[in-house]
Amino acid sequence: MEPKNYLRHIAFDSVILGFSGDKLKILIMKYHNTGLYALPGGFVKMEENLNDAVRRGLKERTGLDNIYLEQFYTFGDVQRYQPESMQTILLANGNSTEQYAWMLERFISVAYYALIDYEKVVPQPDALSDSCGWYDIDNLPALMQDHNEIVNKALQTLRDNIDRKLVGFNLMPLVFTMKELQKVYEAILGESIHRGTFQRKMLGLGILKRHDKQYSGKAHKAPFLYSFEK
Amino acid sequence: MEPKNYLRHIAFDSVILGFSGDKLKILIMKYHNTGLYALPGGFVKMEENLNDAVRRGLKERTGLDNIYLEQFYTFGDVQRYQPESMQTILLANGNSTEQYAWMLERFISVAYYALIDYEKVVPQPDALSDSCGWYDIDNLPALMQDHNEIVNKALQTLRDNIDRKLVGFNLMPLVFTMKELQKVYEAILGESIHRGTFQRKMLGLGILKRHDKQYSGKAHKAPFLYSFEK
DNA sequence: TTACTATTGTCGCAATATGCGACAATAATC
DNA sequence: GATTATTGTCGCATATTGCGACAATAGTAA
Repeated sequence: MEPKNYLRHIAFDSVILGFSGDKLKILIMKYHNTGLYALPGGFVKMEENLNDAVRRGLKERTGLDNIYLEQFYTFGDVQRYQPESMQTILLANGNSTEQYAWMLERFISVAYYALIDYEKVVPQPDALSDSCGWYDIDNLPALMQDHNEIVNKALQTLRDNIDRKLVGFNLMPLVFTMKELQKVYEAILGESIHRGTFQRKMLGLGILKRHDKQYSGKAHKAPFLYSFEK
Repeated sequence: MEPKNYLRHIAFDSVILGFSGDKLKILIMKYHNTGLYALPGGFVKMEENLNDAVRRGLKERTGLDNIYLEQFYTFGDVQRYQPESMQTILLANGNSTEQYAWMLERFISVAYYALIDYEKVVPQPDALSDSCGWYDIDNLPALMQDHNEIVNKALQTLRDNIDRKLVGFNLMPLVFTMKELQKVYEAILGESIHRGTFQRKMLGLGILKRHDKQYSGKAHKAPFLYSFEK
């Protein structure tokens, strides 16, 4: 975290979404001894591509690796600048605010979102944070700075893009039932979808491969399992 | 242009689109005595919102004021960093590279696009530039740094958003014929549209107000004039 | 075995949207 | 009054979408 290694005034924040049960979850970090909640974020090194910085920083802070990230907006209002919270974090971790004065300056933040398979991930908090966990998207704590606004904009962008980008691809396990896929779409869109219509549309896309049936032991017809083609 | 007044490492670039005849035009600046072409861009002041900086900077550099700007991507690759071209510009304008050393550092650039009424605008070049003029979108000169890539991404985003955002609103004069509106859509999408289908769709949106006919003096039926509601 | 339940795969129909050609209306000219 | 170019609109064929219905089926209960 040497000051000279990072570009001043530039940060990134990431909205990491996963799916569990019927709900969208989001990855939130909590800082040691501060009660402050925040999106996983970080800084850009002097000789590092912005997109690479996000991948690196996210791995350092959460242990997440090799995920699909989509840039969606850059937040640059002056009101973002709240050195108090950053100072609180630094002090709570025993860092002198002199050495890290650059972190107390105003930042413009490039925001990314990602969709990952909730089951496959055990996020690991880094040294600055005492937890790194999943929260219900509709039951978030108050987050630092403008992070709640960033989350809302990420969700809006995701909904707008759901038909154009292959949303489920990253969020789903290797194989899944049509009903599971539908629940993901419903969670993202925040509305229910007619079962027949959804099935017809998904099959019509030609991107699903049908496998054997999944016998759940329940007293009803067993659903097929699917995976994404290629 | 005092160094201390601006955030280091952060810039913006703008893709200003207008329409003339059958073609999309884009506003390009040419720097004095350098042969360098570039998008109108600028920097962000210490105590200034990013979006405000873009409006201010665009006015300073081109004379354009009060236009609809949409942020679409932030470019942060290391290869963007080409201090040679910036140095060329500074020297050609008689500035010492020492005083402006901060401008030779690496920049991350937040890009915006805008649609404006070509007829209503007479762009004015600023002190650094000897021209500020319209170029055909499909016949651009080679631009500085990654500015050609920025233009392409702006066009792609514009096409993706053409049905969701009220594209024509800013690009059209106060009143216009259906054929004129169609030409704008065709220029943006880069493909021709069936006349009847387009008319039906536009009228179906319920956002056009029909006025008197426009008599051109030509030997055929006169078209209605329209304006956008509200 | 047989009835029953919950869920799945699929279909049909209505409503809506889209691509494309055709036809009548019309402003100016010959 | 005929001709020409262009416009407003419509009809039809073809997708797309919302919604209900029906048969199939895996297990449970009688």
